[in-house]
Parts: sequence; C-alpha cells; structure tokens
Amino acid sequence: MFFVTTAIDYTNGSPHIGHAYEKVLADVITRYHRLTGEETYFLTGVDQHGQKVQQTAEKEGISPAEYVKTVTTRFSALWEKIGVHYDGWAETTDPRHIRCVQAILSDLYAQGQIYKKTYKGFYSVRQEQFLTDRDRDETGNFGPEWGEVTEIEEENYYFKLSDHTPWLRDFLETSEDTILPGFRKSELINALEKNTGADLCISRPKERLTWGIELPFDPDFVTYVWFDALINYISFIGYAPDSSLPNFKTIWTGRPVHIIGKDILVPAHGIYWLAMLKALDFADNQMPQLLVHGWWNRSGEKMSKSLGNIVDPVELADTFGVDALRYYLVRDIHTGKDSNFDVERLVMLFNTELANELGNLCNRALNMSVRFTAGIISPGGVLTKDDTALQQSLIDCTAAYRKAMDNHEISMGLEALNRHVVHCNQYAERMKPWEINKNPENKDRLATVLHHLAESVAHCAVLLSPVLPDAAAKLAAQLKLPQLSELKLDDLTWGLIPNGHEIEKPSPVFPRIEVKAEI
RNA sequence: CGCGGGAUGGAGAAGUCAGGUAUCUCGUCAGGCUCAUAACCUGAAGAUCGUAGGUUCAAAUCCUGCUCCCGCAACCA
Repeated sequence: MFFVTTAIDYTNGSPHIGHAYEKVLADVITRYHRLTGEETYFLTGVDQHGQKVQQTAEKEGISPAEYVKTVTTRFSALWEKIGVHYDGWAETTDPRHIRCVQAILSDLYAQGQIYKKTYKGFYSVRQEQFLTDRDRDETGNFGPEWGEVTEIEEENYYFKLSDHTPWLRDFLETSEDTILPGFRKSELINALEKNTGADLCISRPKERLTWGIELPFDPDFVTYVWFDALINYISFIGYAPDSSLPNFKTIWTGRPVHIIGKDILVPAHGIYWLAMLKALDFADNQMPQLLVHGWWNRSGEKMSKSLGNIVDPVELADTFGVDALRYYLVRDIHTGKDSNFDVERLVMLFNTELANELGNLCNRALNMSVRFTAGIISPGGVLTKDDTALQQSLIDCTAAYRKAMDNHEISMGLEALNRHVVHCNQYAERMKPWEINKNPENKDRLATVLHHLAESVAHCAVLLSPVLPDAAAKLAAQLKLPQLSELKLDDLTWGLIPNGHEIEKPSPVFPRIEVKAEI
C-alpha cells in the first residue's frame, strides 16, 4: 500500500496558495502511484486545537468549536474545487482521534516514557513555550520577538525524547531516503546535535489552554499541540481500532510518505514524530519518508499576511481554471525548492504547453482524421524510419516520465511528456499529412501518419492524468476512448487505438487564456 | 566564527553529490507551413555559469577566501 499524507493545515486562517500546492502535490503523487497499479491511500485534514485558535475564537466571540468548523469548511471546499481527492480526512477534534491520542498517552505513561516534573523558568505566552538561555539576545535579555515573558514555576509532563535521540541520529545518518530531498538532512542532523539531552514538554496546564486534548492521567492538563497533531497520521487509519476507520495494518504496510513544508521538518517531524514512532515500537523499515517541499515566494520574499502578498487559490481557480492552477503548481517548481509565484508564468505555461502544444496537437490530429479519413483511424501501411522514431520517442519519454515521477519530480515528468508532444508536432510538420491527402494513392501512408499522432495523444492523455485528471478524461472522450482512464502505466504499449476506430470532430480541450487579469 | 538555501544568455529554471563540447521554457530577430486553439515548424543572435585564487590534461561542477540575496520572531505550506 502506498500511503501518503500531507501536513494537516492549522485552522486559524484561510487557505493560501502554499496550502493548495502541498495538497495538489500530494494528490498528483497519489494519482501517479495509482496509475502504476499500486494500491494507494491519501490522508489529509486540518489541525484544529491550540492556543491561537482559542484566542481567535474568543476575539470573534464564538466558541473554538464553531470557529474551527467554519475554517475547516473553507479548506475542504477548496480541495473539492481543485480536484484534491483524499481517502481519509483528519480533524483533530474528531472523538476517534482524541481517543487514539489518549490511548497513546496512557500507554507511554504506563511505560514510563512520560513523566512529570516541576520546571521553573521564563515563559513566553506568545510562543507557548519556556525559554532557555539560548533564547536570550546579545544583551542577555529576551527580545521582543517573544512577546511578554514571565518567570513561572509549574509542573508539567515530559516525553523522554532523549531516550530516542541516539537512535534517531544513527538512523538518519545511515538512511539515504528518509529525508527527501537529501540536502535537508544536514539541517536536521545539526538540530539534533543541539537537542541532545532535552526532553519534550507535552502538556499545558488548563489555566492557560483549554482547547486541546485532556491528558488521560491528569485532567488538569491538555496535550501539547504537536503530540496531538502528529498522531493524526496514525489515528485516522485506525491505529486504535475503530469500525469506522480503515485497518491500520493494511494501510501502514511499508514506509509512508509524509509531505510537509520545510518549516515543520525541524523539529516537529524530523525529531518529535520519528522519536514518537520509535517510542511506539515502530521498526526502522516502518519509519515514514519525509518529502519536504519548498515555498512559493513573491518577488523573492516569503509570502505572509503581514506583507500582504498572500495569493488566494480560490480566486486563481475562478479566474484561470483548475487545470491552469494545478498544472502551474507542480510544473513551475522543483520539488523541495522554492519558487516565485508569478501569474504571468501560470498563464504562459498553460498557453504554451497545454493549449499550443498538447491541446493543439490533439485538435489538429483529430481534425485531420475527420477531414481526410472520415474520422476512421487505422494503422495504414508500412512503417518508415520517421514512424519508428516517433514510437521510440514515446518509449523514451514515457521512461523519463516514470523515472521523474518515481522521484516525486513532477516538473521533470511533465517536461518529459512535453518532449514527446513536441516530437509529434515536428513529425506532423515533416510528414505533412495535408499534402499526402492530396494524392488518393497514398491513403495507406496518410492513415499511418494520422494513426501515429492519435495514438500519441492517447498515451499523453494517460500520462497527464495524475496532474490533470479532468483534462485527461476530456482528451480520452475526444478520442472516443473513455477506457483510457482505466489503464495502468504498464498497459501503455503501442496500439491503444483499435483498428478502424472512429472519432468525431474535436474541440479545444485547453482554450487559450486570453484575459490579462490582475491578481 | 550561529544554521541552512541560493547567485547560470533579457526573464525563469535544469545541470553541481558521481569534473569532459553550456541544456530547457519564455522573450527578441529572420524564415517556412496552412491540418490546427493568430496555433505549428526551421534557423539566428545572446552566458568568459556572483567574485578572487587553487587542484587537474580538463572546473558551472572539486578545494579555499570574499561579496550579495533569501529563510531561520509573529501570520505561515
């Protein structure tokens, strides 16, 4: 089973383009794996607990539960709108999740992995954390970034993180494919060096925070947000058995892929989560892979509410269409790296690669078949060097596509797909079927050329389907081959179109975006 | 000496780990075609790969120094 998750989004604001990117990326990766014939399970959702939610709800004069419900709908509606199809949906206020978190806490407590101790120190209300001397600035004080800092003494519960850091360091250093892309690994290992010896405080007293999951062994406390949120990856696939959830053992069969942003690798996923799983007796070969993606910046700067440069994915989908948005989000960034969000590039990529190249290839090929051969597609006569070269291009490009997609490099996969489309257009240009058509004696040759083009479009439709499932279905519909959507990658051999197959006059699948809209 | 990422033709990127004729897209210029969504195809101009050294027969790629940009507090993928 290929099990993929995303970070669960914090329900304290509207979704922006970064949220949309992560989910589209996960959706594309899931659909690709399904296309390879693997069984897949895609889990995503929202993180609803925590102090900021509690505060915002108070400010708006409603209960946290009500507030969270409204924001959650904004997220799920967006996924519906842009074709993000998940199998499991995680909401951390779900009673099934709460039960699971509490069961895990009880279990770890019973094992002595969680203990209580008194801590006296400086506490930042804004950051919801105790500060150490390392957090002081050059003058020895806590800077304004911490907000109000007070010295308090309180009892809290701690998770024995330090028990697991030696294993974690060793595991990360010897593992090549836990942190993807690899260049993020050094950052994590550096952070681990610093963290040695410290345990993780996993409770918050209820005087400060009520909007959370109560500790099963002490009703005066709720769980620290990460201990709550991270567990979604297992709670919603039935780690604690529940008839309304899947069977954990059938989903978590190997190494799942957690798709996360670069900001929550250290320490949340790279340290806390892996240590938590270790504490729960997960074996090394069950440890998740962390696929760490980069950010969409604006003009080289981070997107943020304070800078006012947030991009609204709903607006983009309305203005340019879901195809253009999805295509752009996975085409114009290399997985792991940052990229600059640019509406003009979104339009340009849609217009050139989808409208002018692939869409137009489909349109011209099918139009010629309708006009020259009455819509009948048949293999025709003897193959020439040009024909076999085109078939070879398809084989090569499909192989390159698979290799890229296997590495989660969607951009390169699409580039490979596009390469074949360009070859098809060049082939059409050289073969000139419109010339061949002028001589009735060359009917076989004409059929061969048109067949090669149509067959290529059929393959391309399947290869495109993880990224643009709807558009792929439209291409298949124009080819009168709806069964293309049932095919797996290994089914893609030459001859998808039956001999004598009949098609009808096509219409553009990717109409050019002409409006120069301002976002 | 805090940590990490980055600097490649006008724009955006790939290539850097495993050194060997500088790649792709857009843009610009010139031409061609007419089946097609003013689409498609061909050709050209344009980069001493941030900078200064070093290693090597050979460096965008390896080593050293330096400069500049972006993250690493809040909102936040």
